[in-house]
Amino acid sequence: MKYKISANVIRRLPRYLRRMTMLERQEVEKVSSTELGERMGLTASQIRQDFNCFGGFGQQGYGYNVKQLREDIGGILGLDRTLSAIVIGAGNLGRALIANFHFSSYGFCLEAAFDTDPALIGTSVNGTAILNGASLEAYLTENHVDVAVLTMPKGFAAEIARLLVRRGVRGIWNFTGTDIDADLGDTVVEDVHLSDSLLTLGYYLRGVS
Amino acid sequence: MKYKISANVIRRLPRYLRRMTMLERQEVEKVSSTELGERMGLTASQIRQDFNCFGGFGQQGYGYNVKQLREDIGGILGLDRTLSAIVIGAGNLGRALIANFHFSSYGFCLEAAFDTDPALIGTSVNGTAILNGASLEAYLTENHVDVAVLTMPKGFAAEIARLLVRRGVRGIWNFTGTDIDADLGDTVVEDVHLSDSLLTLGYYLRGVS
DNA sequence: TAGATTGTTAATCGATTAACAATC
DNA sequence: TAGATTGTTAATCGATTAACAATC
Repeated sequence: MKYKISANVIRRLPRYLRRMTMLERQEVEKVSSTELGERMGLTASQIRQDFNCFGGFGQQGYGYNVKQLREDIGGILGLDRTLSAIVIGAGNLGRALIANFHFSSYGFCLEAAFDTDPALIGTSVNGTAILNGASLEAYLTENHVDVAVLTMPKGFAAEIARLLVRRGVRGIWNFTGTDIDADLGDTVVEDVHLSDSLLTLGYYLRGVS
Repeated sequence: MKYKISANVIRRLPRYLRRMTMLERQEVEKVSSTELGERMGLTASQIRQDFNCFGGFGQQGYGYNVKQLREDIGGILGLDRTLSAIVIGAGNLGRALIANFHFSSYGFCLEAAFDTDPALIGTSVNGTAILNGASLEAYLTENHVDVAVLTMPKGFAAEIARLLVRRGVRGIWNFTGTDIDADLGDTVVEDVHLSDSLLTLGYYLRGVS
């Protein structure tokens, strides 16, 4: 990794990984940049350029070995170095993630969830305990947490974010739909703006109609 | 709208809309491209270029009127032309969207949800009825549906997508995490790949550590 | 009018695509 | 070896940034 990789390339890596996993499941052994490009709607050139940001994984005259490529891309994304995660807010969305999202497939270990609803505290979802939200700060002082998943109501986002940053949480996966304005130091925030996604869909639909 | 607007610009529109809504709530009356750029991490030039794709909403020497600009951007996104939507799959994720996502704020009317779980069929969430999944096709022949939200297990994605396309559903908001390979005609698919988002976050976190 | 800030054209920068020599 | 396909350099294209005249 000679220099800074552009965000465009980084955001394509998970797509490549997904496609490789799919091809592997179909027991495809090798793939050329041309084939891959056709399947993914990219040019062969772009694919080769992307991979060469990281040193090139192919073999001239042959193409790319699917299994090898999946492992290489997984390595770049760091799937082998597990990060710890907690979910804050165990409402429908939080529970949907806990129950259905395969954190472990993406290099994360989901350690606990937090909520303030007495009916939820003490229960567990899919093996993940729901702890009392009031104990969050204490938990963070005793346990190392890399990433917090924010699935509680947006009104608490700023306050919780400050707490997380103060306690050394380095990543925030933000589902609240608000931008977090708090001073984040070098904590990284990844926003999931569902409304942006739906509005974009709506734009294209209305444009056609 | 003289020519085709680039996807980059379109994807920034919802962000502008959000920022305008926020400023309006703060009772800010006008904003210049410079101020807006600072708040949003964009250059003033880019903002003016973006808006001028649609004809320019500002006033020289003054800036942009917040309320007016929000309305104009909402107009471009077509918030005034309501589209009908259904949710397919009323598990945690589906119910999270039904209960917490403000479809109406984004120009959508959520008409119904579908599931195959007998314990859910006949119940309703937040005023939205959960209907029998088996009746989906019949429903689609009798009701005009613009957008289907896919929140059921990914195994059904391809089959349901074909049904939707066949019955004239023009937009699919896909939460299943699989790419839909079916022949989609001119049905528009917007994928919400949560794993891509988390993998990207992980990449940046691991790079720093 | 003078000051501010847009709308818009021109310049720059970066990302994508094309081309081809290297090599399996 | 001949064919295929990569890695990599060069060309193109598009998006962002800078500059400034128009104008409120």
